[in-house]
Amino acid sequence: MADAGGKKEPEKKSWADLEEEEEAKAKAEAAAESSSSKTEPAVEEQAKQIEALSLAAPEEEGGAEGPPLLDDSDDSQIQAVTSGGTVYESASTFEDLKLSPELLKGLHDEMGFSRPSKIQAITLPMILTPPYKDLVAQAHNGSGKTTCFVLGMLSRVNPNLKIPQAICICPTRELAQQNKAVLMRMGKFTGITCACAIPPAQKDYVPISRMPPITDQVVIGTSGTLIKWITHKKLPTREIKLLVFDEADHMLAEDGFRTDSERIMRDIQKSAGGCQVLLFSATFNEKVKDFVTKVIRDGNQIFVKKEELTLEKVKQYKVQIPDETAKIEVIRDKIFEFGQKVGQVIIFVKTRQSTKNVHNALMREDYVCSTIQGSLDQSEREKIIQEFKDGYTKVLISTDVLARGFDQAQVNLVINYDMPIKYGTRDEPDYEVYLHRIGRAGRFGRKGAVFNLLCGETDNVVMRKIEDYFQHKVPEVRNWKSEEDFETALKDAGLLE
DNA sequence: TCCAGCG
Repeated sequence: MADAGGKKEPEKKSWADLEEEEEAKAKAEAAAESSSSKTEPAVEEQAKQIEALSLAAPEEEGGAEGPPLLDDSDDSQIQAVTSGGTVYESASTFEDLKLSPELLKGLHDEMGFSRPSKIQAITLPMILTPPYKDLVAQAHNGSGKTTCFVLGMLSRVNPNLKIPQAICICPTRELAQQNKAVLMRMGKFTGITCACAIPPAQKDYVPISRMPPITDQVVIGTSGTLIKWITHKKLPTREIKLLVFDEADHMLAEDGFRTDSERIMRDIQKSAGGCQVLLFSATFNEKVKDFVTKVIRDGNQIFVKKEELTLEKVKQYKVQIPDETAKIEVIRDKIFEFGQKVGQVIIFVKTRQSTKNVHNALMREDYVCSTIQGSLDQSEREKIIQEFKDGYTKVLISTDVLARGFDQAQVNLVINYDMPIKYGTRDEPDYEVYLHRIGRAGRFGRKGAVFNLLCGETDNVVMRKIEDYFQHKVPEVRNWKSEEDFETALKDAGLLE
């Protein structure tokens, strides 16, 4: 599945076969520990590091102490493995990437980007340099992953060809729409068009047979609709040269979208003979990473240590709450009072039903907030997102439908009304979901705060495990009834005065 | 006991 653009065509393996293959001896050809100022990339240093990373060739395969890391004073560590003999030079400017003038204009004038962020500087040359190798890239929440693959899609498709050439698969409709919006802005001057493959609102429904074939160069969507379009020959895949998985760990997880993802891979494999695959996420747990590195064996890899993954600018807190009704009280008296003053708030709950329960409890108190979850009609989902993005609503109650990728700069407060638990377990945290949820605050290095509402011993067990996993002690708000305690916490987080 | 994703 690698090497769509390469001349050599090694063993043709289907995506599905790879899963069953025995342990890949992933040879760490190089690795680097590189600097990270999350907002300002130390690009010159990266240039050297990328070079070193392609030259160094340790023989052992991630042995006892793992691949060697380059020396760096900064606190963040990124581990990169390059494949084959390609030497990549980190891009200190967008101009270095030989992008079209139209695309550069979009980046500078429309997006207001002056230079690549760190993850962009490293991955963009890997994405854009032939032979086009697969890439799995992990980077912090809010670090600019979307730009990486959107830029990749925009620069690899031919605007004069009226047929899909790049597909991006997302776990939720909101994310697909958001990514499309970014692509349209960035590609404003390129003439490239994009279709969003998500189910229509009730009122817009037309039978698939009456739908015209897609002629846009890029298609971004959710797995079900993409499969439907492909199956009904409305989305030709023979010219697809780039396949992007956003939130890739979830798209490839067994209890996520793996089956759908494999299906789409196979369809493209059959008609286009494979293509370049890009996998992006802030999280890759060991199990998924293991699967992914077997699949993307011949590609480039960038991973971040889990201890380095929590955002420093986002302060996490835990609050002991005596019972469920007290949770409502906390939200009413503390979160509403302070929260909406400092910005926007997302309250995460476990089930669709609990979004309604929490909403009703707060409605009775005459507080305005809105609710989103997957069983709402598409038009309702869009309306609620729009109102929130416009800043019309300040507080949004949500299931994990918004846990990943949702990008709203004004969100600087996240409430875990329910702690994220792995499905089928009682007290096993879903570490990835936790990290994604808190990443909704503090977009692009902004300040933010998270309150974990803990009720009972199980919640505390879960919280402790999360602290251990990320090696990060979460301070406690002493008294849930104390206005001062919350005020202090928000001040410490830099959100108040 | 899910959360997403498919009429």
